Amino acid sequence: MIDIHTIQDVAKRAGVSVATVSRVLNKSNNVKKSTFDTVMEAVNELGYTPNLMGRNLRKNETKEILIIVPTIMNTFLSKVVKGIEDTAHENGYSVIIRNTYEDYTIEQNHINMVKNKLSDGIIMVGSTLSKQELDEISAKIPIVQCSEYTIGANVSYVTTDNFKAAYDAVSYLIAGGKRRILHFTVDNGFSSSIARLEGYKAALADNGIEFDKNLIEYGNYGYNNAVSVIKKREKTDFDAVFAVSDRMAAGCIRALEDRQIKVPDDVWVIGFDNIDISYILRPSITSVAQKQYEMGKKAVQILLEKISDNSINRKVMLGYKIVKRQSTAD
Amino acid sequence: MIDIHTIQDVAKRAGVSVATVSRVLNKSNNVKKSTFDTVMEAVNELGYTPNLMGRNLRKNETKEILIIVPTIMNTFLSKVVKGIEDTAHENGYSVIIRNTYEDYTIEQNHINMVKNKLSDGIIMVGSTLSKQELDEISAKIPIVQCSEYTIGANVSYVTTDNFKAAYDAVSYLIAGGKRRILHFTVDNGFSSSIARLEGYKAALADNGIEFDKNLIEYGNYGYNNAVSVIKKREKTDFDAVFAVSDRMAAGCIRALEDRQIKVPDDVWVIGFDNIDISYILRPSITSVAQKQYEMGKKAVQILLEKISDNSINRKVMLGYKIVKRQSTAD
DNA sequence: CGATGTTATGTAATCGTTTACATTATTTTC
DNA sequence: GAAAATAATGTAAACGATTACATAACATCG
Repeated sequence: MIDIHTIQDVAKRAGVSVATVSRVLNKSNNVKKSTFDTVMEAVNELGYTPNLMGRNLRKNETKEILIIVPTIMNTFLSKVVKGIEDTAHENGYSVIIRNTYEDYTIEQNHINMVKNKLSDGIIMVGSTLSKQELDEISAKIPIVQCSEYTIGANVSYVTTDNFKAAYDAVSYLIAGGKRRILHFTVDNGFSSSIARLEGYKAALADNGIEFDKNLIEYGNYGYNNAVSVIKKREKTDFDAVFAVSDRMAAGCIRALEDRQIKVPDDVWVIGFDNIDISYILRPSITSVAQKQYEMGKKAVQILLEKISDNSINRKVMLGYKIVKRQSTAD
Repeated sequence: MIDIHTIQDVAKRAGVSVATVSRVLNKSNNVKKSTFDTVMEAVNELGYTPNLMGRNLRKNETKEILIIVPTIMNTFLSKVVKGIEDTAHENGYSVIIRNTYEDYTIEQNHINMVKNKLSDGIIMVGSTLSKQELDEISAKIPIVQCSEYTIGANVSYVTTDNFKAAYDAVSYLIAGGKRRILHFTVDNGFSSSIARLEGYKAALADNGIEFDKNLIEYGNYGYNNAVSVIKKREKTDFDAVFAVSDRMAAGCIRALEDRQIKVPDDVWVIGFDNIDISYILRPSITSVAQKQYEMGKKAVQILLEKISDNSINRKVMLGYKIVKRQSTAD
């Protein structure tokens, strides 16, 4: 730590006051060219870099945005994060990421970073908090939900129009002549699951197909779980599957294969998120692609607005695209 | 921001001095039970949480560990990160993650977080910095390299014994009767690539097989790239492949399939990292599994030691395990 | 009961910045 | 060339915590 200097050291070396050094560093206009140069020389010679604890304390801002995610092991997220980072940097903000592993206490701790003045605002992907808690927190600190949001809460969010995406995905299956469409989802109460189920139902209804609750199957988002759920399922009385994740779609295809059912010849399968396995696997998997980069970008824009005025709340739904591959023979 | 309070507010409300509040908050022993209670009551009523900028500035420590990664979109990393987080938390530290996207300037900025007193030390996975730069930085701030390290630099690291792992993987192929083993690697000068190539060569030599430089093929770590590289390769004069990533192994298998070459009947394939696609794909892929969680854990242990005495440097190599699957018919 | 030791609290300096305000240097104006 | 206006710099007070030191309250002891 020998050569970590303070603004005092720079001031002394440049033969000016700390105020002048500060003005130079903050590009204040009222400083003579020659003193500017002297100060910068001292800064460079010492390799001085300001102590942000001091600065942030004084300025009462950190120029940091916190991203809270359940886990970074989520291929879907990486592009969202990139969108957040790029947009944040453009606006002079840094970004830090923290995992919750869906643990309530960990999530609370992360949120406290803003109360503790270590960060100016939060972009949160999924949350274990209740509507009430979220309302309360959002009233106090700038927070934007991303991808998943808490239904009914008075909190800004940006997400995909999951209802419409599901509606289109299922309509596409129906257009392919499918009538018995299994909806493979997760019973977690997430906004996305709920909206997709609704979209599924609406598409059926609009095409005169009666909803059959036996055609709803539940798993978690994982691959192995999907394999075993579909293997265990009593009847294979469906001609298409609409899964809420690509991993689930992949597991489903594997399980069907084991049961001598061919995809897409016998059953069409469509997944969600368009992650890498959807094009790596054979058959490759038709999937609903979300606009992840744009989602991250939008989240930052909303957050920055909230950082300057936290009373503003915005709710944004983004588009999507169905990427057709082998699992639906079109 | 209405009800974000300072220690002053708590002191006033509890009718004591700020020093006493601070003592309560820091569990100093010299405080009467009754005042302790009064203060805590005030803390709770106000929902007070300390301003860490103030605290950190005064204490000159942050209790934060920074993880710098090329990108979080790396399935290999997630378990490393979990290991880091768990161990950090056990020791009263928080963890924040930042991406570099292998951009030199971004990396520099991240490293400055420690100089800027926003973090106490760094765990770095991969780096674009030169040996000299790294030496210089490591002399000043606590830093541990994880997974990849810079050869010859005087910097602590923890990694897998890639030489031995490669040696074992190739020996396993040889034991399966294979003699013409393609080494599918990345020409990036990373410590892992170099060690694995050396291990490959050593295994050949120890089994009396002459090294043939035409059996080295280069790609990047990705899937699509691997497919096209192997498709374009003139000769398929090999009976086994040792790839330095599972994605490369997967791409290789797909390309061979397209050329009517069967895995594992004609060619055995072994990958590295044991990521999810290695068991999701058919044929499933034999892969070298690293001890990621332990790697993260060890990295924190070394880092904490360095935070208290930065002159200590430790270099640790961890074990691994070959997970056998369908791509090598054993 | 007064001296002494111990425990509990308060006062004020400090961490490294920024910035309002005061002051000095320089330029403009007549 | 003096007065007025402007530009450049310095001084010192914040920001919100911790903590060395001073002091007050209480207990112990002969």
